[in-house]
Amino acid sequence: MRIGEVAAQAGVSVRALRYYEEQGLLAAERSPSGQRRYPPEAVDRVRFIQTLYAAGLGSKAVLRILPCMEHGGLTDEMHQRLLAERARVQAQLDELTAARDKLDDVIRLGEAHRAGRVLHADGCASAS
Amino acid sequence: MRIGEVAAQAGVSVRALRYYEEQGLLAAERSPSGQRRYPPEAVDRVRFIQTLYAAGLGSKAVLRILPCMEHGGLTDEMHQRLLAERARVQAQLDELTAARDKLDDVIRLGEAHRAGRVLHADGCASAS
DNA sequence: CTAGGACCTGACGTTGACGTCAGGGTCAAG
DNA sequence: CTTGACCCTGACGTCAACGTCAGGTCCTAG
Repeated sequence: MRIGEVAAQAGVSVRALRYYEEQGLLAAERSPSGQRRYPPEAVDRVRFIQTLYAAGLGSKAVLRILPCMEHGGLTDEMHQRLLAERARVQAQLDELTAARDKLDDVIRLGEAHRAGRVLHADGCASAS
Repeated sequence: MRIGEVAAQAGVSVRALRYYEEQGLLAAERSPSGQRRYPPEAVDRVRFIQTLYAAGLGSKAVLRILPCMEHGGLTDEMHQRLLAERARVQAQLDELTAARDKLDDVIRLGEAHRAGRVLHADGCASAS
């Protein structure tokens, strides 16, 4: 596949794919004329990269994790890294959940207020 | 309170507080000599700002949400914004959860492999 | 009165994940 | 053979949330 096709199927920009290559995340064969040629699995790989990026991992972290996908075998070090990254993701999840709950509090308070300005709970951090 | 005290109690840098003021997120009185004076509630406000930032909201989004905390009253527009931001946070949560689960898959596959290289499941996106 | 912390205002530096523009090959179709 | 879509390599631009440095002020303790 050529770069435009991969980009389209993976839902990213062509620039992003070249950037991934630059970062060592995505290798590509070259046609005699110098154009990149990707195997079909590249699409899945790109999607996975996107998932990791979406999880807040930097390209170095992704770079450290990707080799784990290549084959089934994990070194001790890889295993540790995976666990560490998982912990990071989980921590982010916790923070996000807390934020969502806080937003819910604000929303509920607002709705209660509109419904008849009756409830005056303590969910809102510090009322004057 | 002076800026250093607020920063210490809220666990952020002095620079961050000045930045928040610059962005209109955190107002401050001024002493005659020009030094910022904060009311005690500022600490909570800063913590809330941090929570929203941690939730991946940009400063403009935070700026749109903060007025909702001031009083109990929400305009229709504020309510809509809150719901929209909540949706965004929830979407991020879903992505993060997916990422974590994928990491778990990789970890589990690796552990199984090490335990006796028996299982060869399909969780690993495209094995060569 | 003097030392040294804490504070002030600019203003430039940083990092990540690309966007975008310039200038120029490549390739299948008509 | 030429057009137009696609590709290439630099290389600079961007945006957010601050970090950091420079040069100067304030203020409290000894």
